Amino acid sequence: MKASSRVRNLPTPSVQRLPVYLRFLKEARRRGDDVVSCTRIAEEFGQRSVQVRKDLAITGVSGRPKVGYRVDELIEAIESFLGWDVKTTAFLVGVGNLGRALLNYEGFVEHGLDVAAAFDANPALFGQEINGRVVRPLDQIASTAARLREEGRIVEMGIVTVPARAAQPVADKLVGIGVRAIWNYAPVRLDLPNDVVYEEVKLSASFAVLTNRLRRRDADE
Amino acid sequence: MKASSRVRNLPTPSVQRLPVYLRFLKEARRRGDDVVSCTRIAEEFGQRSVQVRKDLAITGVSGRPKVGYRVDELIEAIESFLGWDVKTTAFLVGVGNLGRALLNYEGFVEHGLDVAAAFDANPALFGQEINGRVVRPLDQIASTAARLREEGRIVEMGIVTVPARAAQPVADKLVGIGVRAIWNYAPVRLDLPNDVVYEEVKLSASFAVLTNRLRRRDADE
DNA sequence: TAGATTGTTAATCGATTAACAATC
DNA sequence: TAGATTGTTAATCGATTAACAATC
Repeated sequence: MKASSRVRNLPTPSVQRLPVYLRFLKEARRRGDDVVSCTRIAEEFGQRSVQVRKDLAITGVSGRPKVGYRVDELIEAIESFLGWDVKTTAFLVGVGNLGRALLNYEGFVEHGLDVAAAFDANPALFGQEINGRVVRPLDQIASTAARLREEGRIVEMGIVTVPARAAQPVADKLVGIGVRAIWNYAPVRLDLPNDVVYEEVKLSASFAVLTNRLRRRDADE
Repeated sequence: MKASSRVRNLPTPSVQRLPVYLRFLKEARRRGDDVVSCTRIAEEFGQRSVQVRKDLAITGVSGRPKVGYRVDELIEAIESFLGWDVKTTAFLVGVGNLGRALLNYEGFVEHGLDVAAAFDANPALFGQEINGRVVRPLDQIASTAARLREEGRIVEMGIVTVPARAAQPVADKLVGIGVRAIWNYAPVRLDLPNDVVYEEVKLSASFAVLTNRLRRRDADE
């Protein structure tokens, strides 16, 4: 159990369920609840309580038998585990409808996400302001990052909301300014250095599951 | 092996990967390729060829040893398996930025999705046209569905892009007009009858995985 | 105390991968 | 034919669930 380089193997499904619990816990806090049991959480989401307990365990919190978990402690533990308690500065590239939707979504603030600037290739959009952010030309990515760096703000994440064709070159540019994470909404797999963490939002995967089930249900009748 | 009610247990991860292959296969067809091997597909996406073979097998196609799979046959098999070869008529509710993004996304046509109408609660949007669809008041869901039904168009799917609070009542309305599938973008789990298929797009799950990995990487250095 | 709840070990289930025979 | 590739069975891996002891 080395001090630093110990890479625990975290079950991805557990990490993915944490935001759901977090949302519920914040509601509970608003209602004034002090403690909550995993039985209660499980019930809310139609899961087994063991699963909730295992999921929560990865954050390091512990509850008290017979009592449950302290709501505020749990919220803090999940936020810290997910890195949502610290600000993450990001650039968003691609100000189409999807990019615009993300820029306008206020919920990300709760997750520590700070989209510092937005970029696009279309000159018609340059200078346009969206939710407080001015759209800049693509080729100002590096200079804007440099300017922010002088203010002590490091751009750690790139959000890619351009069409499939443009995604790889855009990602390369973002990697060029030193981002350490890419969140990709374009329907292509991006080739990135190993030390850049990568997540892809696969809308068509979700749609595929939905339509496949719908058609199989049809066939069953 | 009963004729109809045989519910095969399909691995969801396999279903989710099919759209990725489909996209690649369509590119291959555009290039004029006649056949493709799963070795080639696996290489493209950094997977094992066995996995690709297993994934393709669920669609029912078979390839030929030494040769590979016929590209057009494979495309047809995947599309049919996913139900993307038939038109699915849908209503979209919630014309915020996200709803707008989906209405403007042309790619869905390739998946057989036909968004027949869009609805919102905000009167300021009524009558506004988005990519050929007029925004209607929420309370016209039932009457619009009835009108379409007279034309022989059955609304089978509801796409929910309203804020979390509004999602459940909207879903209930959609279920009320007889949709058999709900595609939910709101960050809440919807309670639905068992015979309605349900898929949720969990952006925060994806974001959670990304930021958690980013922070753990930081900690490792 | 009795009962509810946590934390953990063992069993089960499902998906991925390895191994290999069949085949064009 | 030899080599590449498919299709399938068996082994492995990882996540979920069951079982139960510990505890407030």
